[in-house]
Amino acid sequence: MTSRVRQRLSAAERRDVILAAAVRAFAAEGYDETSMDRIAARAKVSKPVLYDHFASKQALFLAVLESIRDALIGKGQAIAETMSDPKEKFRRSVDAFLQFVEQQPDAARVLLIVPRGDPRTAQLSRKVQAGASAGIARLLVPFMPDSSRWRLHASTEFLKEGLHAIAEWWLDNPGPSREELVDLVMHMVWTGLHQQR
Amino acid sequence: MTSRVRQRLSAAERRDVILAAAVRAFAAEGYDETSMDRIAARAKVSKPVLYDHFASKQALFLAVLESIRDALIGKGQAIAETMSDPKEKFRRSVDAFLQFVEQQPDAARVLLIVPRGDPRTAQLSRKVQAGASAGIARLLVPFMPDSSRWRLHASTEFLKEGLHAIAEWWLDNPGPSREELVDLVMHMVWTGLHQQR
DNA sequence: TTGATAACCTACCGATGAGTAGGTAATAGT
DNA sequence: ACTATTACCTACTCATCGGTAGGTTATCAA
Repeated sequence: MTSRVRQRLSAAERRDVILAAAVRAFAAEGYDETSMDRIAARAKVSKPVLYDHFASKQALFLAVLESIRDALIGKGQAIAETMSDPKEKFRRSVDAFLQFVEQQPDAARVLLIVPRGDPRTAQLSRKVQAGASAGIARLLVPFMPDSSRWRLHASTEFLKEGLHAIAEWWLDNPGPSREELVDLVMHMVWTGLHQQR
Repeated sequence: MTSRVRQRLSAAERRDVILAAAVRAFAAEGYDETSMDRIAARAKVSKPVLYDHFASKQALFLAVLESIRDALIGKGQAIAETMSDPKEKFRRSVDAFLQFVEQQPDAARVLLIVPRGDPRTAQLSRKVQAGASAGIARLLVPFMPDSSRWRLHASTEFLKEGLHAIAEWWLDNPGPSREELVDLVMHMVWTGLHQQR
């Protein structure tokens, strides 16, 4: 039987606590700057407990990244399947991304992190980013049907990092509403600067 | 008198050698990932020599950043003073930035680096980035005369990071010419996606 | 109640990196 | 030639961090 006050969590519960702590820590400090000691402190356990659940810092980050990525591609696919008008699909995708930023700011920050120190982790993160790029490129293709390959790639990078910048800016300046931001992005990307105001 | 073969450089010469090595090292590895030992090795001196010329790693990075920034703002001001048409001024600025990337790729990579580890260095880098943002915002103002303050800021961040992404992409994919890239950027930013092709 | 399992801990290891102590020897002015 | 300067070096210190060894005790099944 369980004693009156539970003193130890089950493995699954502890794992979730650690994952949540890791998301917050990575979001606040970045990958390389977050030490396992700090994650352990946030999760209120000692360091070896982390290693009971995750083989390495890299594996822990992988688990965090994967949970975030899965949440995002779920959203993306729903939109891809429902909408047909390319412009509207584009707008809805921007909106979905900002909705994600709004609802899970820590997860969003982790997604925007670019680890540079550990090469394997950097590669891992690039892989997730590449998935995002592919998604954006698919959104973009209808608008540049017979552009050369490099034009599509360069435009995709431009858009992706531009959106990332908007997201980061929003996280630090939460004034405007999501709708206002979506309108701004659509005006910049769709209409362009040529039209005064 | 100097002996037949100079065996030791003067302080100024050595300083320049170190600075050049530091630019290459920071460009290749980033700030946090570049050790003073590696910079010393690239400059073919031992580590304490670095500290004869620069008080700390941070001070060395500062010197590198400042030289780069000065080179850039020189270019920027020349354009600001010569051109008057806002659109043409915009185009010329994009071209100047890409010219900088083309001519000094290592310096450009250092400029695009965002150090996250050392807080003082991160702040320093942000200050330089803020200067770039201010310049971009000035270019943008004529096109959004009575937009709210936050719209200008968000658009500036979007553009700045978009351009950074284009630059990084170009450094890794040097296929297209500078003119082609400028045209692409102008088409995206000025015309927008609404116009097919 | 008792034994097995496993959640959890303290205290360490080895590597790496910023920065320094304390010297040696090439150079420049006299 | 003699001396002061200084460019330059080897060999450290100290802190941090990823990861581990080895033990302790709560929990659960029998």
